[in-house]
Amino acid sequence: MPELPEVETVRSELAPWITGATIVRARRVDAPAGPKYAHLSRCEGALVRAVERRGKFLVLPLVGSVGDRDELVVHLGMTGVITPERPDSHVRVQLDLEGVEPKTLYFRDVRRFGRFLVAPDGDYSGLPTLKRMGPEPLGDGFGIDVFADRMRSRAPVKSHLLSQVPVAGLGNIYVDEVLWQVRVHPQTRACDVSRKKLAGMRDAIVSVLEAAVRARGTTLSDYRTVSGGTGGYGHALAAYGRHGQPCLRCETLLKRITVGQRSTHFCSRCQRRKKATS
DNA sequence: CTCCCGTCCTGTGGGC
DNA sequence: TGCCCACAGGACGGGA
Repeated sequence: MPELPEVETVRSELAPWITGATIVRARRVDAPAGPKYAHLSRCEGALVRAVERRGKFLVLPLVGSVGDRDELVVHLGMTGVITPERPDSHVRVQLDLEGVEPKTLYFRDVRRFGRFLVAPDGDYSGLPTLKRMGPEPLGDGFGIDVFADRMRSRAPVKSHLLSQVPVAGLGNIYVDEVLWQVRVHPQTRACDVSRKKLAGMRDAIVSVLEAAVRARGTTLSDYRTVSGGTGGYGHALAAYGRHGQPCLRCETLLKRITVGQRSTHFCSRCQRRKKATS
């Protein structure tokens, strides 16, 4: 569930804590060796130069590591939490730090969907989504021309937005919110959305994510900030989880369907499916 | 290459 | 009341 606003909140709390820290030891705990924890030992002895974010990935550039362009890449998956307080269970990684306080960082991940790995020389070959990721919605480079170009796909608009290719950072919750905002049916083919609608969609992506970042994200169940806090955007949700409740625009009861194996919430009156022509 | 679907994983909660 | 199973979902890889 952590999407851009949740990951950005974690990033902003993590940065002042561990920027400048040296990683003395990186230990896998109750987690199998494998691609999700690849090359973890390479970060031992390295200094954390910054805490950045690409979409839903945290990216920590390292210096003084085996390779000077190594990056520590973290994805919270569904249930990943980074905390200085030792969790009572489901710890996957323990980092021992030097030069900062507190000196220990824990990665807890109940469902094991998360990743915590080192990308040697910043090579994302084992991370295809990161490699193909679209522009940051809250940065420069998310213009309508780039967005429209990246939206050329015959896949349902919802599925395509979830692919991270048109824009970075959207997940199931905020995609439903954006599509409700701009009144686009989630099963419309991405390439069938008009340029005008795409312009509105681009603006809605920015405004929804900005508001959610301000609220420090949405907490549905597991998500917690580094300091243990919860996000406040849940009260602002107009579509996600509101099936059976009245649309905030037209009072029609919202529906829940499945699109691309994902639960999808929308208003069948406001969000009309574009009729196939032929 | 593109698109679709299965898989991973485990706690929760809804239904009987 | 208690048990069981379906569900939640991001990324990835395999198959068509």
